[in-house]
Amino acid sequence: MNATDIKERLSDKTRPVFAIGVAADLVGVSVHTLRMYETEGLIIPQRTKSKRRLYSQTDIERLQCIRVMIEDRGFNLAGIKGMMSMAPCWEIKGCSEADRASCDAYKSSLEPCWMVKSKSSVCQDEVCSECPVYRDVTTCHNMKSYLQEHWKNT
Amino acid sequence: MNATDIKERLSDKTRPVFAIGVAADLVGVSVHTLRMYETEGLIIPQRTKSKRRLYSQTDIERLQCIRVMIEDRGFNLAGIKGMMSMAPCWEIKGCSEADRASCDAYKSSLEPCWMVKSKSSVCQDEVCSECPVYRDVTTCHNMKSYLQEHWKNT
DNA sequence: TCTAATCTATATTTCAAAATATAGCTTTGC
DNA sequence: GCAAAGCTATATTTTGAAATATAGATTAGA
Repeated sequence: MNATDIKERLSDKTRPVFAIGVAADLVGVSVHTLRMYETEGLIIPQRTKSKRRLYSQTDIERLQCIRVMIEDRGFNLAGIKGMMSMAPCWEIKGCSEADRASCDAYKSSLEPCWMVKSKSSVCQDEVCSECPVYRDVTTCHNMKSYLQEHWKNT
Repeated sequence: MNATDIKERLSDKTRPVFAIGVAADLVGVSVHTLRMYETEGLIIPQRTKSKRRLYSQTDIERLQCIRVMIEDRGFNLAGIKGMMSMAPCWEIKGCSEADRASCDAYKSSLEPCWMVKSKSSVCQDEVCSECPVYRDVTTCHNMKSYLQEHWKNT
């Protein structure tokens, strides 16, 4: 691996590099809190072979966004989860009518799509943590501005 | 007023008829709780000349929806408010680019548009409690299904 | 090798949002 | 006329979500 490769790796914000302890420090919460956010479906850290969590730079940013929602705006975890469940996945993924009809994520608003088991073939084999629905639509200001941007283009 | 008129009035679900005590009984909460929801911006009851609150049938349904969010889904008031702030008012009202540029409700996602002071001329003299943004987009299942319905038609 | 960090799972504690209560005043309606 | 209900405003209490702690096992890395 040459110097250019290394530079590229370092600048890849989606590369999982932080152990949970480091991530907790960066975000300013306890490791338990990070595990709780994961249980609630707010964040999907990568895992090592031995099931240890690894967080990327974008994960850290997502977590900071979650903290803003909690500390500045007074949301609880259920509210953040509910907000995330509003992401217009069917539009982002371009689901057909048939796709929608066979997708629990489309039909229910109780969970973000990445927590839903029975999905259409569109997402069946997708790695949710790499999906734009999960990636691009967070909760700080992004969700509303996403709707605004998207509607401009329809 | 004839029998037909009376029938019509009784079937008008938007007519404010319930005093706060009655509304509280119907919804199963205290009068103070209803006042709190109003302070938080979740509900806009009509007022009599002497500033007493009056709730309509649709208000009661809105409040029941709020209770579902709290009891069944674990939201707090900030979360419900945040959810309501996601309503795509600019689309519902058909705001132009200029309208959007001059509207704090479009630019911020911290409050539902009906709580925002400085709005574009589109909403300037509107009675928010009669506006479809407030009326049609509640929080139970409506918000997501609204987005789904709306996108179908664009 | 061996300690520190991580894992899952569960139990306990904390603290602030939500509910309740109080006060002083006004309005409604019997 | 007057009791009941409503109003605003503030203070106090409650309660469950979120954080902390504990236990027992595994893994990473010096």
